[in-house]
Amino acid sequence: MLESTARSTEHREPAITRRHVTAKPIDAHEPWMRGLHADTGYLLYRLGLRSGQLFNACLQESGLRLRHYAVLRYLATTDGALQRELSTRLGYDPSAIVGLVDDLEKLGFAERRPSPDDRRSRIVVLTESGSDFLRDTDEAGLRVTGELLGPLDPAEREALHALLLRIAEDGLN
Amino acid sequence: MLESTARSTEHREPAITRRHVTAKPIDAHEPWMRGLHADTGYLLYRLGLRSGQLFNACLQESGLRLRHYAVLRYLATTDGALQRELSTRLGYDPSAIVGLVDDLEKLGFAERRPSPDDRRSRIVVLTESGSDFLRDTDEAGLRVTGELLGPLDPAEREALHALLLRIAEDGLN
DNA sequence: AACAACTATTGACGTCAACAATTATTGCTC
DNA sequence: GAGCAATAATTGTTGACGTCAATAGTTGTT
Repeated sequence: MLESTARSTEHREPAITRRHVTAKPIDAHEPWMRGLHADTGYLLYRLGLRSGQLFNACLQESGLRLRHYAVLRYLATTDGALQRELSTRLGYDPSAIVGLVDDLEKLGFAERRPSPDDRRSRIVVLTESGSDFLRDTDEAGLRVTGELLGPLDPAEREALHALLLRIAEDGLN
Repeated sequence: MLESTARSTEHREPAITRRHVTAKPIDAHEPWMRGLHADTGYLLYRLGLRSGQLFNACLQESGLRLRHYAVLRYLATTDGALQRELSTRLGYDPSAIVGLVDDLEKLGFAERRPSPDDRRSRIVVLTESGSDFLRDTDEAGLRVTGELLGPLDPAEREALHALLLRIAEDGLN
């Protein structure tokens, strides 16, 4: 149990009991929301789920899912990547990459090419139609994001994006 | 994700022989990262996954997961809720609520009580030990959030939280 | 030549979320 | 007041997903 709450001394915070989160200038309009979404981490989790669902729903008509889209976008940035690279960079298991690239190849969006210097590796490249698809769905992606970030004005969206990017810099990937 | 540092079996010796692997620290300002995380929705998705994993890892020792924690926190705010209410408010399927409340009941953190006015409904209430557990894990949750939001200073965290809350208000939930 | 490490791949196992179907109960309606 | 749609909780199923183990082919080392 957590009774021994891992009292590991964190390098920050002078360990004064300020657990009951001090003044919250956040105006949660509904009472239950204050309690539920008081924690930013949990908020991120919930919003991430919702965002993923929206994206998946948007990609559904094309037969792909968010993970395929991630692979495509990565390929678009590097123009040729080893599967191992996709695995480490995107955070998916190598076995997952196999299926994803299979699907993309089946749709003609990507190709596996033999590596000239190492016959173990396969270089995955984005095809023309894959690039077209990416361009087409980019608009849909923006639409989804717009829907998600509905109540925010452009400046706020920019600020949010910057903040999230700062976090992503740190630990993600 | 993130290779997960195979902590299960010891026979996986960490070989440090790097070949042409680009194992340098990832910087969000690299072009591929810009391409990948250019979309706020996708960024939210990735960060949400990471946040959920951190929370789950933190709760793991207590046998609970993030969803259980969400139920507990909601119960703490309303002091008695129908399962249907938990479903709609937390966004989980009614069938999921069943298992979650089962687990919480098994641990003594919550109780199902018959509703006096509607024999179909069950009122789920937080028990004393459930309340204690919440108080104990609150600190751990803040620690996780702190870790997640590492590169942000307090003002920025506050701003991020406010922005996310605005989004959460809007959509489902 | 023998051996360790690496890449891609397959398969097994457990988890989790979304959907359909079932049971018990309620409220409406004719 | 008997039938009937709607609702609350539950069960079962299916598909996606992550993790791990194992294998075949390949590379570099000694």
